[in-house]
Amino acid sequence: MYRTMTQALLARMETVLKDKYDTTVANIATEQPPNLQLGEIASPVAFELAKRLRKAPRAIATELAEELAGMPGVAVVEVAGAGYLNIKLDRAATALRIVADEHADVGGEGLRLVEHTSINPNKAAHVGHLRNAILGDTFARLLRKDAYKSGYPTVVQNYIDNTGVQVADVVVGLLHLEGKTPVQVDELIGGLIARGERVDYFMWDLYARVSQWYDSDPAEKEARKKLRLDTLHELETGGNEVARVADLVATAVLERHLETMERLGIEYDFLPRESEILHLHFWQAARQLMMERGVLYLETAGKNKGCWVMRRPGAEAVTEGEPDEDAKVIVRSNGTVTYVGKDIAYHLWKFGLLPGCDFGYTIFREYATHPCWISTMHGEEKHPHYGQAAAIYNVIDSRQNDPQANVVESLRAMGFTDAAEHYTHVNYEFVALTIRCAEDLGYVLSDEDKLRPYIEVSGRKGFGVKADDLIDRLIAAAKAEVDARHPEDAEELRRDAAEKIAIGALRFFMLKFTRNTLIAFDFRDALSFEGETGPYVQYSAVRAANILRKAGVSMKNALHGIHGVDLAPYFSADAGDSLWAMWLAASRVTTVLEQAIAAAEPAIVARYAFQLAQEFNNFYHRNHVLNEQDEARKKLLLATAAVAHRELERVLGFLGIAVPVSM
RNA sequence: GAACCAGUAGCUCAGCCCGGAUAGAGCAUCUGCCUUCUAAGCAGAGGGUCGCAGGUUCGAGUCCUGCCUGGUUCACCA
Repeated sequence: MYRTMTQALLARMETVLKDKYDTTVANIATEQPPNLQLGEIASPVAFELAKRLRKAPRAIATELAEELAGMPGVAVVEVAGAGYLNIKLDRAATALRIVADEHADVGGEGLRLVEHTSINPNKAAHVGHLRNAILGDTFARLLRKDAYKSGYPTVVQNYIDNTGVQVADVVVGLLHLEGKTPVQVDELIGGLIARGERVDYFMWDLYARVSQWYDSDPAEKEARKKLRLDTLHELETGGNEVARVADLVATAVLERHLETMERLGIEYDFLPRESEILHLHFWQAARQLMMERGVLYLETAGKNKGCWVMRRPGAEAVTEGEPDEDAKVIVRSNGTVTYVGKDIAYHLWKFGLLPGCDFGYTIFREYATHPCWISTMHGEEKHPHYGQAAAIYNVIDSRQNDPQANVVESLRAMGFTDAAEHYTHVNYEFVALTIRCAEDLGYVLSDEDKLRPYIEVSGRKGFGVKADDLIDRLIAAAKAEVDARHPEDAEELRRDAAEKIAIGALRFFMLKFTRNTLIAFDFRDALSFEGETGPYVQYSAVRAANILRKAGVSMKNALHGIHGVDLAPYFSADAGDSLWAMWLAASRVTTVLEQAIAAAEPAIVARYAFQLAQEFNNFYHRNHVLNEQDEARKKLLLATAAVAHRELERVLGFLGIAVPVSM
């Protein structure tokens, strides 16, 4: 509703500026004044015009105010300060429109392809992966169609690097460090699954051990490195026993990752795997295209002699005939393709720019509402077509800024400027451990480590908080709290509440920081349920629901109860301001969504959810709804609780957080 | 050496894109409030040279330049 009103005002201002001053202002600024006495919407536009029109800002604002007064929904327009234009809304009329859930739509045409999670399938997921998946999943929720908005067609992918060196490492661990035969590996993994033990946890330890083992014996070091490389090559080639073992491991670990993410309400549409990108020859098609378009060229001199290379983004022009020493190698002198090369091929596919190439598709998992497909060589006859995206969003941490920039640059250089412009690297700073947290987990830190601001999570060292461990701890903490507060509730209900609270706490924790803030993880902060947390917001929604329940009024009746009531008196004076603040906050959902989508910044939504909850708690303490003696005012208070509940639940929904029945 | 990110209250962070009204929040500390729709809450207090120095501007936490500090990245590895 706030968005609708702002849009109407902007449109009117543009017309007035054109008619009256024969001028236009690009992006007329509007903002919310610092307090309600000053109105709901303000614009400093007169300041900008002052210089251009050689006129005092206050005089311009006064003239504009006259033109804007009388607009539907506007009560008064005032000029304040040196020339602020303050618009005060007709609160009673606006409240009725809020109750009717009038709001601007969000959405558009063109497939949005969001890729996130993308954990190497060789070990358990950890806190860093949780930040990635929660960011990506939340962003997809902001984009896609739901009951509130028409949204964008949205597909969620989770890229699986099943033929990379990390998988090779655990295969080396199984076959050489442990000395198992492929058959014994089959039995081992089968046994783990049958006993309900976690394959990903087993691999976590093994991966750390192999990493140590490579360097543990100087005499063997070279031989072991060679073993690692040979294993990797067998993996990439495929069709051999080593590759079969690798696939077994990668698939078992992938299953575990999907289960972990499903605990948090995170689901995927498609799992493209590197093995298919290799074996379906995406790279060959991409290479052809890159050569045709003159992006890829053979270096004939200098340190990269014999390699096929590409200019780096922003590289300085080199003298004709001189080798570009700064160029990015795409094909090595031995003829093998680098990671960036494969990534370029994959991204051409995403935009539907790789002629004749597509994956085979088969169903890997069935969620309650949709299947999750996985890439395969020869898939099922009937399958969806992903790729062909109008815009893509890659959720990858900031350490990958450079490789991502290379991929974008290659698209641009090939002339696919539209694709390059619709390629968004949703980058974020990684999650590390505070020194205290690392010590609590029993990791041995060097003196040098202790001087650092944080300890980086490291799969090689086995340093990190595993995702499932964290979720388990959160559920246990929430369960203890629920048990203490509601011993009368059924066990099943308490369990359900504890899970929702735990997930709310975790998702909110990962979302409240903006993307470029490095999170130094500490259990004390993550396990907090007070203050700026998910449970605080959930609690507010539960309280709002309780009011309606105890009043014996349905949501619908509470909302419509204010029709025919003269609301104006209740929205005036100090008490009215504080009540109105709740309504105004609740009306800003669309504005917030649009900001968050434009900036690819879910934290904006999380922060708004918290503000909304704070506003509700203010209302809750200042107004006792059930004891209200004035029947007309009571109707308004009930509607206030209903609006608060509707918007809190809605916004939490965007964040992937559910509201428990009680807490 | 270069590129990018960060530096705001004791701690953790918003605000910076697009300059504007008294720089906000949570945690921690202190003081109050549970016989009321749930205290996972509310009210209040203390706490700030917005890293430093210049510049632009009527106006700078926000824009520009330089510097300092911390972090990340920059292989024919993957």
